[in-house]
Amino acid sequence: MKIYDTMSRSKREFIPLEEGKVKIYVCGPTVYNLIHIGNARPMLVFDTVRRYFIYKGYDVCFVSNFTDVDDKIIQAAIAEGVDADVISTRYIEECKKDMAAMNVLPADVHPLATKEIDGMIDMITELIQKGHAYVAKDGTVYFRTDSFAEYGKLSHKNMDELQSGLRELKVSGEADKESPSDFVLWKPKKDGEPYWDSVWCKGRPGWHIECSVMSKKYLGEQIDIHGGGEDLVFPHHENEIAQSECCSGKSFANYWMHNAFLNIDNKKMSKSAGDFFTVRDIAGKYDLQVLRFFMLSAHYRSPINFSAELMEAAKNGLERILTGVSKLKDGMQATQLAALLEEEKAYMQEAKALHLKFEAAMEDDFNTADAISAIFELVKLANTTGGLRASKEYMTYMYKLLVDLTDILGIITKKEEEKPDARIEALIAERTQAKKDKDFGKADAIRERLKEMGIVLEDTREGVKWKRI
RNA sequence: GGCGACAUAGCCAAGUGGUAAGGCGUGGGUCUGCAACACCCUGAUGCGUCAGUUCAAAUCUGACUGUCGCCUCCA
Repeated sequence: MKIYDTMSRSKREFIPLEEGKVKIYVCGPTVYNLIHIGNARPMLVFDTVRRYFIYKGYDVCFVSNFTDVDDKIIQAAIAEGVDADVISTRYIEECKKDMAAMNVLPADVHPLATKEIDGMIDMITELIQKGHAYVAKDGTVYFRTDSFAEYGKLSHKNMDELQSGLRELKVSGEADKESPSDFVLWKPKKDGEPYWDSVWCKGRPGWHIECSVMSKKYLGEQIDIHGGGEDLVFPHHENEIAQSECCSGKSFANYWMHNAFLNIDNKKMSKSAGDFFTVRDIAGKYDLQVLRFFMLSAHYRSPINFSAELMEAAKNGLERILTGVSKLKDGMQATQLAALLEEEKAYMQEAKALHLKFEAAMEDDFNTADAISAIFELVKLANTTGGLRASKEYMTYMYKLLVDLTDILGIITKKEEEKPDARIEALIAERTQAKKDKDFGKADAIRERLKEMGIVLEDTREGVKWKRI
């Protein structure tokens, strides 16, 4: 399996730290509002990465935090006149609902920054002791970037150039910093803000320290994969490396994975531009499986553009897969042929080749777009070779294969059994009778009526089928 | 200014040296009372432009054009 590593800027063969195990840490959202569709991309990407590792038989430990103390949360709390934890608790719950609706597996651990303050104080203390951090007059603790010779190795930044670029910041504030690139580990509280006691001052942690601490606590000093959006490369992940490696003296993460952005009108989504969608907005119009399928239809390192047209295309494409799997399921239950037919052996070979294509795509830095193409080809194969004249063994094989592969992508194809609805069944029976009587006007009227109820009918050889839209 | 990414049919999108996957959409057809589903057919003599390397380039090299991102909170 090859993974593109931001640090080395190349695809590298994946070798776990410990045989058969994978430790993954993904930076989670700051919970000051409902998550937006941009937040959803890393969630879906890394959930799929995780699912593939599980499929491969790895013992995966997946940790993703919620940042629940932050300026934006405090602002939202002030605006609503409530405590910050009211805001963060609320949006963590909402975020979990969205994740569940996108079929994102809950992390093995979802640590909260506010519950890990002791660990942060310990790490900051250690950094100060080792000369990697210092306390300013007002009690702010800064990381001393000059003390870490490798600072900039992830983002490939030249520190001298960075210095000149940051000159303006130096003038505008934080005058106590030794160097403009030094960053905050601990800062004093302001009135009305949540705070914790420390030997430096009453205050709260900087943003970067939490991930170093939580990663260390739940996964150890060294992890296999650290992931997040590409905007986190600098400074967030660069700073995490500085903090963690200065403490442990060991390499922090072996592979740095970063997803590209989800854009609107080919530009980064921004509130000010007015083009801003929450996952909840999309859920009002589509099953979030569609959003998931849409996101995975492009490679995770490519920017992806969001639009209504593309969502429609994704919806239709996903529908084709779902319909195909559904036909297989019906077929394998209805067919009278048990044993595999001679020609089906060849079809199964084709299916196996497509299974290998799927795996090869995923092995190559999680090329989900290519993997999906293998699924479409499997659906086509099933549609052309399945049906009442195919054997139960063949269709069961195809069904299981498609369910397994789509499950790796987190796409649910096993449709839940609809509860029998007497009213709908009665209308369908009435329409069937009308059709028998050649009263097509009445039959169509009933079909139209059901459509208004959100029920779409399909006349098949095995009888009338219906589904909700 | 520094660093980086991308440019493939109407749209989306794989392919990174051997002669263009897949999907959506369009048009035609088969099936069907009609519709839907499904199936068949339909699509780039060409992969931003111009040079170069090579027996061979969408794929490598250079230049150019265009788009976007990071360098500040940001998924």
